[in-house]
Amino acid sequence: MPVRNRKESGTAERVLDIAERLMQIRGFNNFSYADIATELGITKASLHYHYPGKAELGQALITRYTRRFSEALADIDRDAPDARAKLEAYVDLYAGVLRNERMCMCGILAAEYPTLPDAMQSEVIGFFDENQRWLAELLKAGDADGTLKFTGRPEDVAQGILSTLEGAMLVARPYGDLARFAAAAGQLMAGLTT
Amino acid sequence: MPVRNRKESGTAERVLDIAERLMQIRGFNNFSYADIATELGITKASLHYHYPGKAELGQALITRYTRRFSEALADIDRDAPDARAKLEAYVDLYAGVLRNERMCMCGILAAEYPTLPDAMQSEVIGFFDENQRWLAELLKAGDADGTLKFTGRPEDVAQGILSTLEGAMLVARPYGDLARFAAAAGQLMAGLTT
DNA sequence: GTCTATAGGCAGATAGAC
DNA sequence: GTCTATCTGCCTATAGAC
Repeated sequence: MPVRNRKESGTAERVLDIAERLMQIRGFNNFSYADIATELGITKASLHYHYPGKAELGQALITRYTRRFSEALADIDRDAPDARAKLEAYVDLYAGVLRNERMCMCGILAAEYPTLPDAMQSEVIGFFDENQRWLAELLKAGDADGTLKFTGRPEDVAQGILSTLEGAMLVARPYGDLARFAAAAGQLMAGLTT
Repeated sequence: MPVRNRKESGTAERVLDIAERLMQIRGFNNFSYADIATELGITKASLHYHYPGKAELGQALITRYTRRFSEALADIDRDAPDARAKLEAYVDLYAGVLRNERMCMCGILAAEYPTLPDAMQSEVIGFFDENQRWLAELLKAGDADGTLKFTGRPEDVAQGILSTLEGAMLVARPYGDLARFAAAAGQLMAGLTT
C-alpha cells in the first residue's frame, strides 16, 4: 500500500475516481486498465502497483462506494426532519446518480453478477442489505411519526422501494430521460402517502 | 441465409437458443462465439456462416425475444378475463424468466446499453416502448372495468410498473431468491387495488 | 512510483478446403 | 454447412530498469 497523507488526492484515489465513473457507465467487464491509464496519463503497468489485479480494483471501488453511501444515509438521518423527508432525500440520492448519466454501481453489478469475482459478489449483496436495513428502519419511523403509510412488513416494503428505484434508473438510462425516473419515483412516494 | 423448413429446429435456431440463455445470464459482452460453439458441438468459424458478426447475432436475439414476448402478450389479451387478471399474468411472465435463473433480456441489455451496437440499442428501446404501450392500454381497460385503481396518467403508471418489475428481477437475482421478486410484485399489485 | 517490454490468453473475424 | 488454420487486436498481468 502506498503511503499517503490524509487529505491528499493520491494516484490510488484518482484511479478510483476514473474507474468508478467507467464502471457506473459500462459495468465491471467493459472497461480496461488501458482506459484508466490513458485518462490518468500513466501506463497500465503502473496501475498494478496500486491495485495488483482487476478484482482488487473492483472490490476497492465497491467498498468506497458503499462507505460513501453510508455516510450519505447518516447525513440524511441527521438533517431530515421526519421519515417522509428522509425518504425524499433518499430518492434524490438516486436521482443525483442518474443526473451524472451514471447507473447505481451495485445495480449495474447486479446485472453482471454471475461473472463477478466472489469478493465483489459479497460486497454487492452487502450494499443491498444495508440499504434495505436502513429503509426498513425508516419505514418503521414513518409509521410511528405518521408521515409514511404502508401495509405489510417493513422489510418487504423496503425491498420493493429499493427494487423500484434500481429498476427506474435501469430503464431510464437508455432513454437518457430524467423525467422517466422522476415519474416512477413520484408514483412510489404517492403510494406511501395514501 | 440458410434454407430451412418451417418447423425444423435448424442450426441457426439452436444457436439462438444457446446464445439467448447465455445473454440473459451474463449479458451481451460476457459470452463468446467459443461458448456457443463448444455447447453446440461445432466450431466458431461455422457460427459466422449463420451470423456474420456478433452484432448481427445480438440483434437476432432481441428480435426473436421481442416477437415471442409480443405473442405472449397477445395470448394474455385473448385468455385473461379482465384487466387485473391480465396484469397478474404479465407479472407471472417475469416471474417465469427469473424461475429459469435468467434476467429479462432487455433489462440486462439496459445495464450494458452504452456499450451495445446501435442496432441493438434501438431494439432494446423498442421492447420497452411496446411493453409500456401495452401496459398503458391495460391500465385504461382496468380503470374502465374497475379491476385496477391508480392515480396519474396511465403512461406514467405503466413506466412505473415496468421499472418495478425490471428492478425486482435485477435485485432478486444476486440473492437467488424468488420470494424477493414475489414480495415486490405483490406490493405492486396491492398498490393498484387500493 | 513509474517506466519499457513482453508474456500468454482469449476475443471476433476471415480465407479457403471439403 | 462445417472444417482447419490463421490473423489481428485487446485484455490482464509480470519482470526488471530507473
